[in-house]
Amino acid sequence: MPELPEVETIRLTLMPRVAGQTVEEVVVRETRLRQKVKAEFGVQLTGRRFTALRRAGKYLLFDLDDGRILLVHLGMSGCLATSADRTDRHDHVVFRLSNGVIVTYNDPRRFGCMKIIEPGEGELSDLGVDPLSSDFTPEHLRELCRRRRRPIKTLLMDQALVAGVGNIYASEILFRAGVRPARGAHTLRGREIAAIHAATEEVLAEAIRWGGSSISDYRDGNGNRGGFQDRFRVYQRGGESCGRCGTTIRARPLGGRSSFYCPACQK
DNA sequence: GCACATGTTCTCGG
DNA sequence: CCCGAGAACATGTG
Repeated sequence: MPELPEVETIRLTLMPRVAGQTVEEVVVRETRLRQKVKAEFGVQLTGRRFTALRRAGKYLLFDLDDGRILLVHLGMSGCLATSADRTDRHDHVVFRLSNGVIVTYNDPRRFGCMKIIEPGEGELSDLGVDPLSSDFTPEHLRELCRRRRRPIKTLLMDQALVAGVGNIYASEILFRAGVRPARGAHTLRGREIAAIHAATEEVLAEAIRWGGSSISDYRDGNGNRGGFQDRFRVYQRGGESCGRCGTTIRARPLGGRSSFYCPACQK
């Protein structure tokens, strides 16, 4: 479910209910996530206060009052939400906070992970530029494209280069920019890179305004669906006609993932 | 049964 | 070193 807009939407909807709250109880019902949840996980968190909720790429960062960070990655099917009363078999971790709010981590495929890190430690230092940050400039993107022969779509999805873009938004961004997914990054002209840069900011911002994309079971921090899935221009629309020019949208695999583009609108 | 799924990480090989 | 292909992870949907 989660690319940058979904993670950001969860952050925005969860923030008012968790910021400043103390963790009163943690129940770990399933430790077998992508990385095993450590036995002392609950003990380390209990009694700690969440001072802030931030995002880096596709990671959620709960800042703790002892300086450490609760790091959450939602993998492919993870949800983090204030929960209803009923429990699901895929509710793996449950937090009870000092304001009475219950936050549940649910993840059927268990590709996500949840761990406590020291500041500056671990996977966060391997992340590329966050496309919502001021460091993401056309010049930065041009530098990333220099001498890289790989397709621009896989470059955009490489978390070590640009942190937060996944398979849905890479296709949507490149449609808006008018660039084919398979174009070699080093072949892009300055105006094309500028268009991709602008489209990245625009598509991600618009998707956040719509509350993310719910193509199967993504929900925000309050359990509500997103709305951007109804505004896809190419993603999952292979065989349909392009809304801009009428040409049939193509679907073809790239880097092991399905990609979608309009052969007329995108060069 | 088969294909496919919003992600990451590994191996193997060119 | 760069990069692609393919597999693996676990579960669900069509």
